[in-house]
Amino acid sequence: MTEYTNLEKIRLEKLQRLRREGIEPYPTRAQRTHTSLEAIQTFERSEAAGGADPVRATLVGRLRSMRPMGKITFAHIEDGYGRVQLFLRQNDLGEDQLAHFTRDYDLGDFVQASGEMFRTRTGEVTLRVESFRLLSKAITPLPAAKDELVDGQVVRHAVLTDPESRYRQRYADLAVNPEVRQIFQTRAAVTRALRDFLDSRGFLEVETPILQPLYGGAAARPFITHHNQLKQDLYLRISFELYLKRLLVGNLERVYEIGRDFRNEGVDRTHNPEFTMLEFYWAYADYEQVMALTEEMVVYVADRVLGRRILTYQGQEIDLNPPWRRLRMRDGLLEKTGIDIDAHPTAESLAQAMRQLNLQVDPKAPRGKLIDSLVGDFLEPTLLQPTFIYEYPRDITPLAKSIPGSPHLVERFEAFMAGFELCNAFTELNDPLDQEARFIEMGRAYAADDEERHPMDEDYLRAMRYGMPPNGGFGMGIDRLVMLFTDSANIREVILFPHLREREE
RNA sequence: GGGCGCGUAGCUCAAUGGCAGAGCAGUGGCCUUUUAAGCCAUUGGUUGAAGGUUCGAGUCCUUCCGCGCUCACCA
Repeated sequence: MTEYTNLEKIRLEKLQRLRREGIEPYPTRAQRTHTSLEAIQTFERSEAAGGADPVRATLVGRLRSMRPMGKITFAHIEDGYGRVQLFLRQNDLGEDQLAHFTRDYDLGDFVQASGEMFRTRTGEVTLRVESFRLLSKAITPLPAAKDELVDGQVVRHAVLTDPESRYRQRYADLAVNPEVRQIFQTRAAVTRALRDFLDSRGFLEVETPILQPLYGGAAARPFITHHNQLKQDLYLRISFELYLKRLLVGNLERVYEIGRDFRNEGVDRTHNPEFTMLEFYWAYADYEQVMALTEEMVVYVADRVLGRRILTYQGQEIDLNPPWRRLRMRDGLLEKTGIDIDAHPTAESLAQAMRQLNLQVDPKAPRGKLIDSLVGDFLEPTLLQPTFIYEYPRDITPLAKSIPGSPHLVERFEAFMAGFELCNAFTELNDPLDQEARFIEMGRAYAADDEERHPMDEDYLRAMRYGMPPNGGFGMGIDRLVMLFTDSANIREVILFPHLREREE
């Protein structure tokens, strides 16, 4: 049983009264001739042309302000394109209708109003209302706010700022905070630009299974679910990689997918349990070509979405203009830690060098994991400007191709900026025998019950045995790119309904 | 999971251990060109939950719930 607040009870009483008076508070249909923006622009054009033709309009939107002043009332309605002012006058509407509006309508209600556009004395383009009707009654009031003049400065009192309320009731957040709506418009523009970029370069957008009998393509714990009829456990994918590369075997030369990945890991300001990934695979290319395409793609998106290549992220300027800095992992670590990883070919030797720097070292960690932790601790946080770190240890990268002549290194890069990882790419391993050996290697490096180990994917190996063209592959977290483009400190700001712990009501 | 912090009216926030308050919103008035107007009056609370200390708890203690930051974890 719904518990109503006092404010809601008052609105419910209004709603009941309207019904008794024969006014349907939730009518089935609405009419509209212009959006708020179109009405204002149409009027301004007419005005510029001499104003001979009156602009008549029927507008819809949510009632966001109301200023009753005796026999006239000003109000603003807001639709998806902005706000427009309504002017209601007793002379035009009659006493009863005006009283009906000011008494029975509440902030938050959706209304429809018809009349003629004009400009008020203070210069605002406004609809002079001749008739209006209710489109949808709001029972729960939206958070209220007010601009106040203090010492000549407009102080905007916060509307809805509590992060928990904003995320749990994103609808209210969106309704009252236009900058939140803007984030998701930017987000859509980013994915649109990415698709345009890849489409124009001959990449085919595909969709591969989210429910997978085996997970793979990344090192992460999966979510497990179950198919009842098949009596089979299934995993929510942690990456698209192994399916997309199967498509290269099928002679689809350039493929990409934008979709959701699921990882059963910790949640923090750059990690959500489900997040949006872009992966592409490009036959006959290597990771250096992918690197060049990455710069080109990110700059293309910035040009399209923001119209500029220098971003401000959390007070830091980030210059996306290519070429981005290229830093061999070995050189970067040598500079930041003084440790030359090439001088430590074994985990034991590297661990000892790390202990000399007073670092905590997991005694069971393989060499690649130790290197990865050095990168995470010493390199990643310092990389504010876009930087490609390249040449990764082979043992943490089981799907990448070795560098010719350097059996312990693979052709892999990650791009970092603003102190976090943006994307990850490599020249993909296409040698089925090497791939099988890598799976076995990984199986040894991780305990059998470690869900992060890469399971042996026999079907993937079979696909590869049919012959996979040499190719370069790429993966990027879209949420993080959107964070950069919207100057958002937390991934939850760019996900409409981020995961929060369930709360008993 | 550890550490630190927060949770008070619909929203944003106050309140030395001593009468739970303000602004906005709401409600009732006045007001025919306002700018989330102005003026007058006024309603609204299980202070996240449960226990404890105390003459007295929003405040101190314990446990629990939720959120934030952070560390750990994590491609």
